[in-house]
Amino acid sequence: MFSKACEYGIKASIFIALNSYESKRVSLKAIAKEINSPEAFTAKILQDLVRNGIIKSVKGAYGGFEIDKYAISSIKLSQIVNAIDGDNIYKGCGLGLNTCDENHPCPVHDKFKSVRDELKHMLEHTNLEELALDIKSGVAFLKT
Amino acid sequence: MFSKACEYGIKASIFIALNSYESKRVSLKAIAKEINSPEAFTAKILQDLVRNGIIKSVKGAYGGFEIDKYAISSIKLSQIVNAIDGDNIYKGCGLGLNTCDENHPCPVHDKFKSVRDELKHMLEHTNLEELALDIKSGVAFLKT
DNA sequence: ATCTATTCGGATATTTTTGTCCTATTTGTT
DNA sequence: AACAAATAGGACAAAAATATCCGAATAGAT
Repeated sequence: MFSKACEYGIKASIFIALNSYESKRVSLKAIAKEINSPEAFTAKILQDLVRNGIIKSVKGAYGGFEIDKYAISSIKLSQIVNAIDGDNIYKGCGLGLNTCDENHPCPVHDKFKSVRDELKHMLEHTNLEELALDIKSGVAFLKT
Repeated sequence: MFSKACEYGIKASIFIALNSYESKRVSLKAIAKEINSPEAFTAKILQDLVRNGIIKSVKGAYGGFEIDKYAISSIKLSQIVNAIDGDNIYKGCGLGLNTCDENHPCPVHDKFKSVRDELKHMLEHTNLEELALDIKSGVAFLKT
């Protein structure tokens, strides 16, 4: 569904959010360990998220990654996915046609419509806070 | 959403079905042209579908690909997707966890559940015939 | 029998995604 | 000022997906 990069990006964002609630910055190393991802690759993805203004980074000693505590609940999953994978997942044609819309649909266009709309709606209405709270309360997990 | 291979596989199957209704075999060349796909790559995918018993091939002059006319309505999209991409799309975890289920869910498990279930349902309840008829009647298209 | 049109299948090439390595830069601490 | 702990970013490597090439096998037509 999502690229590996996107999976890592989402998980990393959740972990950063979790710590930002307690005003703790987290290092790349800690993130990679927590979400079970390759460190250097994760670094690239985090850079991407920083460039997109979704997370913030602080260089140097005692540096790391963080998210503005008061922004966490307004960051939508769709923003993260969009920053990393683009919008193809809920905009592109299911069969890869260049132009696929109501007027010139691919054979599965209508069938896919509801699935993609639901996905889009879910991504646009799920925020980082909800996800972080599920980790905090122990009902959801970031690895294994 | 799907791999390129899977997109080609679905489109090719539809085109073959369409012709099989008129008892016409179609060649690899004709298929690739019709669905706008690279010929040799498409050949590999068709071989895959043949091995999975979804389509049939006939070698030699006047050979080509076909689908048993009376099987077309019973071939589900899920069979094609499964043969090419496997079942990861509606079985695997949205965030790539090795184990992700009700007891040990990833943070987006519940949110994804309905999307994946709807996708699964759609794939398992959409058959080749419906799709082929939409092409035949001109309401849907295989390229551009 | 030979020719031709076709799929089959192995080897290879290209592109994209994923992953690694190393150096530069920044910033707090001593 | 020097050191240590971080992120930034460029170059490279490996793996996977996508794509190409070519000879072998098959089967109908002449």
